Amino acid sequence: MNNRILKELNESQREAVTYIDGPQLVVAGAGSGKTRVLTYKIAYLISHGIPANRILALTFTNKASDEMKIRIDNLLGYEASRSIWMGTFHSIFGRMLRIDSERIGFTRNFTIYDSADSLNLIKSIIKEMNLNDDFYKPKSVCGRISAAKNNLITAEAYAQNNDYIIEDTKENREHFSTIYTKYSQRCRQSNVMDFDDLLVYTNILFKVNPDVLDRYRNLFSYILVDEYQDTNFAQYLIIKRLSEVQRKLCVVGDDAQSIYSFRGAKIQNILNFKNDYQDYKLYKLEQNYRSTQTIVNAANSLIAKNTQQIPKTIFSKNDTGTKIKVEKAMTDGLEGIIVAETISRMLVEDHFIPSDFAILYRTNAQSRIMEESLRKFNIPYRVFGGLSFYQRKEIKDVIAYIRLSINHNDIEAFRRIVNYPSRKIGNTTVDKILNYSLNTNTPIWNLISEPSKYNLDINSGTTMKIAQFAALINYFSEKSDDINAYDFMTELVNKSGINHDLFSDKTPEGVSRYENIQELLNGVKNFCETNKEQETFNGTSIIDYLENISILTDLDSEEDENPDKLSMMTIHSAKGLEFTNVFVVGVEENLFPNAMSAMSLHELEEERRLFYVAITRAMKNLIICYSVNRFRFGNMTTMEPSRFIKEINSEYLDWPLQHKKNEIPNFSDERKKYSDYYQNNKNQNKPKQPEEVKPYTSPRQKKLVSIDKINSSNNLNPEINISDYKSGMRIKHNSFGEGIIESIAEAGNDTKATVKFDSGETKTLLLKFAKLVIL
DNA sequence: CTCGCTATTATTTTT
DNA sequence: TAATAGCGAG
Repeated sequence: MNNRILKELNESQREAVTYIDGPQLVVAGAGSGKTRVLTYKIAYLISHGIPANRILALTFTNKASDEMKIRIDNLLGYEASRSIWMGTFHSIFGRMLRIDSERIGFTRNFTIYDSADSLNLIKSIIKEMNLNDDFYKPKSVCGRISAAKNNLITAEAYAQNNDYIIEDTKENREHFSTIYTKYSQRCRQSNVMDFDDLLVYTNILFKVNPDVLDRYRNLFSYILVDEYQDTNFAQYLIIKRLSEVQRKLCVVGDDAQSIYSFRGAKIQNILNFKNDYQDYKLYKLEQNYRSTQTIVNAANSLIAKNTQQIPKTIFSKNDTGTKIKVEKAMTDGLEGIIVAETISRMLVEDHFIPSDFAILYRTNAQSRIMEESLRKFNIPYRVFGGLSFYQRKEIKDVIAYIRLSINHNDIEAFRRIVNYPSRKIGNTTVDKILNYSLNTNTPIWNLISEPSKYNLDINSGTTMKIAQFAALINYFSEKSDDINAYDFMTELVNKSGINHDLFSDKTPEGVSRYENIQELLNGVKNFCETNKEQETFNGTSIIDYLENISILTDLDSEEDENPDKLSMMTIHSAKGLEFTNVFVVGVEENLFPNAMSAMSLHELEEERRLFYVAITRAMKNLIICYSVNRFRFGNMTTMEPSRFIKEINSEYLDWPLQHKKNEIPNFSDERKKYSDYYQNNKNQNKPKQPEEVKPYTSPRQKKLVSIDKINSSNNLNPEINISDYKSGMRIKHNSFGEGIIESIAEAGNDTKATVKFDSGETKTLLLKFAKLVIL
């Protein structure tokens, strides 16, 4: 087996895989088969007698760890990856913390605050301290706390450090330390950790309890870390502690792809590896298998502008390939059209399929314009990131119920659901409870479970409602041990009234919320079924489920759906992925590099690395787009092409307009080419497509798919315009069947039609949502 | 307590 | 523009 495995590697990959005797740093250039090395190495370790459950493999994202699991299973056979300790830092250490939570003053059922919860808590602390929020912007306070935690500076340590105090006083935020302290205390009182705490408390756990540290040190015979360049100090120290005795550690990374310093990642961790492990072995993977020579060389010429680097020469032996195309658009809308049009053409002429394409952008907000134009061209797509499934209101509400049922003192969860669905318990009441709890140091659960015992100054009717709410939560929490997660959730959505509340909301938004809940339920069902079969450490209770999802940010729920879709995402989330054809859009000064980053060299270099990551995602064709005008904060802003484009050696670029310097914005070229669109954008008329471009229909999927049911503020009906509907028309509705339009209530985008359906029912429908087909 | 209106304000990346 | 905070009326 070894031979077969090793044959599939090139020489430097093989060397990296087979060295397993001591600390090892693998510098892996973009596209050089990094994941391959990691997975083959794990397979190699297992085939050399190291038990899977004594391997710790840490990744940065869930996507990466899922991907690795699949690849390992493919190499070694079904479910070989199951008992490996593989996952993100946060999920693995979250698991460890739960086992020994009592040792550091938490109970086993602590819950996890997501970033929104953290922010809310900070907001309320600032408010209650009566601080001027010009100096104390919740977001920056939050960021500063996070930065402190990433460097393992606890609130106590912060308060005792004179330098910080002096600095804060200078910066007019002398109360920061107090906020941080209060924040930490509140989390502790609520038996809650935030994301950063998972790393901080792991370190504390290990420091205060050497026996626990020893246990894991002995357990793990081999430790692997992916994306080492993105680890922060807290993560670095955990790894160091765990690997100190056995010294069997392999870290893999690429300093040129370090793009998370805003989150505390220290590029120095990879640069200084040699200091901690002087007997380390260095391996470099320099051959890029992914991209054409043009793309690799272009990327090299760009990254050469950065100063801090591990010297290496990335090369490709693939075809030279075509030059990188740089496209200029006059407006952001037209940029979208150019992209969609180019993709359409490539689909038809070059026989690509939608999943060969990716559109990458700097900020999530840019996705919308792209979506609009893709819809016009009928190109199926999927947006990654952005508002993830678990961040949707309705999902967070349900999860808050679970959290409060498991951890009665989870204040943010309490705040979220105490009055949802409406129980007539308003802000005034909630504030009274929370203040009382703060002033008297009484856990909130005591107050809400027996409100009449305390002097809360709340009228008797409301007091009763609070007690009822507590009884409901109590009911859930008693159930939580007895029944599995799916039964629990079913009971939860019904008894809490969530199901009823959403079901009675027949607006498209309400319907989609209801559907999301159903989807969540399906996910739970799935969870129970797989864990039942597997009998691993995961049980099927709701507590197990909550632990499983607390750290998830994305849900791949579309397995059964058409997988042949174009991908859209930020460059950050594209890291580690590859696509045949890549469009990088909005490559403009102030956007990319972002305005906030252009100030410091440090951040500018990080932006450049980010652009490097973007470029190196492409296998065959790379198209870079920028727009001369862009809609920002409600008005058109003039933009300039990013300096990064000019930093690419021009021999690799196909950039026809670059010579016309100081060019006065001249719409004539684009107008000729895209006159239809230009006019339509101005007049808000029905868009037409350029004649030469035929809308693409996927071979597998002929009908138009409604791609984004959720994002309902847009026109979901690209083919038909609202003004096309007239009374008397015969139409067909997806679920109500055929009928005749009786009347139209004109209201622009909100125009409604009253339809008499053949079933006898008469309904009034918002045309932008109803997707009525004219017969 | 709830709803809906107006005013304001802020725009980066994510476990 | 879009999201949210604050305010006033019921």
